[in-house]
Amino acid sequence: MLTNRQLQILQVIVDDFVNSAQPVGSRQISKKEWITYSPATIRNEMADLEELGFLEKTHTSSGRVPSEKGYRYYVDHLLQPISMSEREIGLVQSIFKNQIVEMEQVIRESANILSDLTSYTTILLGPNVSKHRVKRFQIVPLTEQTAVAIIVTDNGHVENRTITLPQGFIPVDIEKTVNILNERLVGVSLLELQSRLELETFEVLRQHVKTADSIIQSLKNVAFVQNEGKIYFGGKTNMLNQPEFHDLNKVRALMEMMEKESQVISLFHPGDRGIHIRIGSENNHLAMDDLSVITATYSVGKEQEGSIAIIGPKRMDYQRTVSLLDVMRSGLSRVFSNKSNNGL
Amino acid sequence: MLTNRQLQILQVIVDDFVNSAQPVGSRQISKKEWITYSPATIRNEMADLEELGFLEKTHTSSGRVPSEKGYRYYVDHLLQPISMSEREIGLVQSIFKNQIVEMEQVIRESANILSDLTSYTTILLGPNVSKHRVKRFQIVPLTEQTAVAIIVTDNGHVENRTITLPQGFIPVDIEKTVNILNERLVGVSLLELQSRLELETFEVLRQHVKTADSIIQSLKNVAFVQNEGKIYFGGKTNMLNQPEFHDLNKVRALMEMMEKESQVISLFHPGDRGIHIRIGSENNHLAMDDLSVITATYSVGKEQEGSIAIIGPKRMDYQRTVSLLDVMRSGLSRVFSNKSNNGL
DNA sequence: TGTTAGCACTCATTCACTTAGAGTGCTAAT
DNA sequence: ATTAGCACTCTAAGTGAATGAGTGCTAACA
Repeated sequence: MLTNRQLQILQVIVDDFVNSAQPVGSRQISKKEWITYSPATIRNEMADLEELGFLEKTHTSSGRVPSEKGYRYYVDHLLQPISMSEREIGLVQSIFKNQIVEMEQVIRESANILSDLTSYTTILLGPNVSKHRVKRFQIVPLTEQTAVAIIVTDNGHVENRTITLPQGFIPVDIEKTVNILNERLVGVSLLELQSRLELETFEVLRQHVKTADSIIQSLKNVAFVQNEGKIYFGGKTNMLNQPEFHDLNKVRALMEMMEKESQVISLFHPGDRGIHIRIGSENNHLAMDDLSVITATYSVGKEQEGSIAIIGPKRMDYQRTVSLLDVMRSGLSRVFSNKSNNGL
Repeated sequence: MLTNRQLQILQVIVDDFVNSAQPVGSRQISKKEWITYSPATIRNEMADLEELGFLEKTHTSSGRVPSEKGYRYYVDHLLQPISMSEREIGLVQSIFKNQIVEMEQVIRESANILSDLTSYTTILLGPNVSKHRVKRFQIVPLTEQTAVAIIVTDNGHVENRTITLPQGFIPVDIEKTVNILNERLVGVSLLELQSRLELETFEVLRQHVKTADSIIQSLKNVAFVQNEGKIYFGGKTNMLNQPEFHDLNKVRALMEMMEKESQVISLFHPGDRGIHIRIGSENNHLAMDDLSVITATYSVGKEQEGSIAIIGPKRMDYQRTVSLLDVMRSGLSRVFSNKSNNGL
């Protein structure tokens, strides 16, 4: 519904504003060599674009700035995949070269590289732990009354918790308990673990171990692992360099948001696959009104997956960031899915 | 060497400035009911105090502000222990009431309560892991080539790492290895672990297990745990509410510092016992020039200890903060040292 | 009919200037 | 030894004019 010329002008305005963070005026646009119209013509088109809701003015006599609708149109219709420089691709892939791939380390480094390359803030969500499958239970007694319960998953993730042992719970009981757990529950995903414990295993435990009742509660606690993967940040302070963050209140709002796990998680949307862009208020979070979030998912093995988010100002370089995120996402998927046969 | 009157005036200035964050003038001082001198007299004294280096002016006709030397004198000579309100003591001790004391949880909560009560930023250092003693080794194979190596310590801490298994390393070998490790190294502190591994255990391993050589490197890695305890923050964004942090550059400097583990650690000084105050540049860190740090140590069991730091503006309420820190420090020590017999 | 030149108008920004107020240092009186 | 008095300094807040970037509209033009 937009004319070609309007598209062209919208694109120039977004591109320009992304670079300069300054409202874009008609004269400025007409100076671009590939723009053949006079400022007056452009002004007319801009007035129309504003009426249609794609542009905004900061005050009556300022240049134009893209509105959220403008950005949305831009990312939906005008975004072209660009090829990244050799250097950048090299940098991203350097993480994957290392032979011994400790998952946590790779993820941590990914977050840092992404934030370095974009100068935005990166959040990486490790694969959802609840889909890991139990590989081994272990209970290590510390004293008469306490022990550490450990669950090792097929991904090499180790979940552990200190538990209280019931009175008169002797080493033999521990051994029996561990055996029963390992016989019955290896291969079960952490998600199902709690119900499986409750439904079948506790009954068996009661039959074989005295004072089983009392240890049940403890085991339930261990099985209750948090649903989402661990959160890793990169470039938390990068945003302070963006001109839109000269306002201390915004800084505070953002920082406080990043401290709260649940709010960070809510930036990711469970159904999402592939790359998604959420602009400003589309994030449904007051602190994010001036920010955009680009999310992507990467896969770990067959069933599990993790997420990446890059948080930048609304006028972020969508094109470049999307490309970068795509390289990273496929890199991570490749590395974790190849290795996942090997248990990583 | 300071006269009584000078002491009195210095104290009023510090106390006033701590509250108001505004330079303190002579008139303001003379209005205090317990001050019997006229503004002019006070001006003379202030001029002397300035000459001696205890006070500063922000500009020629401003009131006075304590200099670093002034603060130092204040904390060294004028600090009186104050009694805290019932409510506050109650709040602090509420953390310790819970019967099942998961160390990590207690520490995390302590950091939050301290930062809530002070509205400064709190850093809690968990007990130095290197003094934990090995309770149990475990190796859980994931695939043909990989396994998870686990060390459980007497404190209930679990250290784990994914390792690569040498070709042809069969389950029996794992069992043998684990047995040897458990026979020889239980009770050894993590600090000594590496050298003990190297000096004795590897030799024994070589005798009993084929292809032991190749697994040695992996085990070394596991034994290399980071020296310092884990770091927990409370109220990271509290500092943004302090008027001295209206300057974005300071905010950035501080935030960046807190992101770097080594720099955070360097705020603590290994020799310190009890409570220490470091004012502004005494911290030897550019980002901390306008901040003061109060540190305290708490003990865990007989040998281990952790640290607490509270970071506030130089004009922080030293008196109150020190008292609070003291309550917290003794609370933590009590809770962790009683329970440490039980392995917590 | 689409495009453009011209022009009046708006608004943010900057700078110089003023004023009010808080505070000092010094001197002379108590 | 203390204090009242006063000239002086400096900041903060406000005012007003000049500047410049940018717009909207109208009328002329191709």
